[in-house]
Amino acid sequence: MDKGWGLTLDSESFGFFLNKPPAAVKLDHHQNNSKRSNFFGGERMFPGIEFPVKLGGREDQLAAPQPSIHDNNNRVVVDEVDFFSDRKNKHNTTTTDDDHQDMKSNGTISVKKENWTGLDVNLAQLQVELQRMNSENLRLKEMLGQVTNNYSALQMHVAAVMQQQQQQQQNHTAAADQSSQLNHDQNVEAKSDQEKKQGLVPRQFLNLGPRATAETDDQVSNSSSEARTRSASPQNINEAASSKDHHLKKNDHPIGPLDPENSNNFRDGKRVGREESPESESQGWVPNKAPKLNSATNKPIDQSTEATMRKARVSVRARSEAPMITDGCQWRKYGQKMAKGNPCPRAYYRCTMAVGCPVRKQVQRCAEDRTILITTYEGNHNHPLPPAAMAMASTTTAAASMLLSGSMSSADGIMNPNNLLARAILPCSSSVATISASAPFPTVTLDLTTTPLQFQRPQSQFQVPFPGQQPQLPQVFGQALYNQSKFSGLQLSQDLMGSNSQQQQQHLPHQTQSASFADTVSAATAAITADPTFTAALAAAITSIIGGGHPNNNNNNNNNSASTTSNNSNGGNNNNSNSKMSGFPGH
DNA sequence: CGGATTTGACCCGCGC
DNA sequence: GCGCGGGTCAAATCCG
Repeated sequence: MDKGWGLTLDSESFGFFLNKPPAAVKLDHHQNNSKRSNFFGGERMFPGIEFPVKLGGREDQLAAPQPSIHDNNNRVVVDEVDFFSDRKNKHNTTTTDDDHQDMKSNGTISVKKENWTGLDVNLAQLQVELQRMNSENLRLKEMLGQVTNNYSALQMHVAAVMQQQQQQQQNHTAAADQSSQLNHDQNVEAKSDQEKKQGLVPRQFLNLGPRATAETDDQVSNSSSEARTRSASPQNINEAASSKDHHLKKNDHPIGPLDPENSNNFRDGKRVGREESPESESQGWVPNKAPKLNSATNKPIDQSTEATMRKARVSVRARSEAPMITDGCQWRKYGQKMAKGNPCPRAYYRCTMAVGCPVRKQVQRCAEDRTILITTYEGNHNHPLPPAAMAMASTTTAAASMLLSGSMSSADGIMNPNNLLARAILPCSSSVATISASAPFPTVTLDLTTTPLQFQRPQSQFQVPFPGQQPQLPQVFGQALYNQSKFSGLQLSQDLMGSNSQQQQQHLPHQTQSASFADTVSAATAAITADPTFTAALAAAITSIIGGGHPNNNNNNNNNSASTTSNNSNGGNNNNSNSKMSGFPGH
């Protein structure tokens, strides 16, 4: 497990979760059985929650007429049961509640008197207990991460619904304004266009695929002009899906087998891979060097769209001691370079959660403050993501989508709160969203450090402090995001809210709702996961969620506790010692 | 031994 | 045209 989470739950933290002080466990020391359950009796342990614990003694020892010891709140006081059963057996005495404390305090002594060798056993048991506690600690860490995402998801779900309604109202209003400007001669045709647009407006958000983007290409022109010239990839989506990165034969790695027809893309017998688009989705990675590819089949619209999507980036700045922030995805490092102006090397990763996933990211420490980790995401996943991975993943999708939605066509568009990705960020975060218009690639920067204004390079960027407690979220979706949401969004809801959520999901306006939800969750979680101050809120979340009776423990895919490969991006030596594809701890 | 990482080389776009 | 810098490749190496 890496340290990516930044939210650590060390042994001291147990007190937070425990109803009882750990010391109570020691009361069963006299039992030299090996069957003792762990500290939490295999059940989740959270404040105010009762569990069918099997702490302490063996069941056979407790078998006899169970004293069914309960405290005043009807909770089973297991350790006491243990102790007294033992004592009962030995002394055949009955006790009263008033005696309990006294007996507990004397229990150890009495055992010592009876059996000195038991001390050794006791010591060993304590060690075993300690080990168990450690393992439980790890488990709780995983749960913590899981709950983090679930909490944010739930929180965002509400906001997403609100935003959905608002967006629909805006769409209707805009449509009405446009229709009023049409003259009567064009009225009929205009109306059809209008209907088209009304249909398209949401489509911009619902589907970032070539079609939707093609229809809005004129809006995108500003932001994608460069992209159009540089990477006029002729590939259409289907071709892109079939074309593969041939060079990866060895590892089977994200990119599938080579398309023989693209073999002519070799330059000097190599270098084909980068010119082939591995993506199977409409918005995946389109290599920079695409222009050389067969140009006959594709429309320029798709080219610009692809290029734009490809170039859209989301940069996340977060303080982290960990070599890489945890985003729930599996990453494989494919390169490292020294970047100009930064003594810390920049590491390049690509997503390996699915074959051909075009998503890549760069990790680099900030030159000015090396505690700040800068992670730049690019591309959109072409596969379902677990909730844990949705944070960054769909944030990048949102960024790319925002560009395609036309919001990048002007500074106004960028600053327009209605289009701003910034709105996706949770109010609880100290984040600042920055959109760089002059960078080679349109980049949205989310600053999750505690000092919002300390960042940014000397670019002409627009800083947008998040307005506070407005739970509004961007309406930017992609097909990939939709795919994600179909998977993880629903899963989240189910996990979080049980059957109710399932019902709700069924009634949602499919894509819009789920995409909104997913996007919402993503951006929010992106902010949350890097915000150390979220711990307190998370504690409350754990209490509320778990206490609500829906412990979400059965979805291993949600577990993002150690989901990233590590990257010693500031070390120069790059001994990625602790990584090894830990995205989904397959336990 | 298979998969991940390392790292030097290569390619490309861009600015001069 | 050349050099620079970013990005990627892929053989070598490491590691479990």
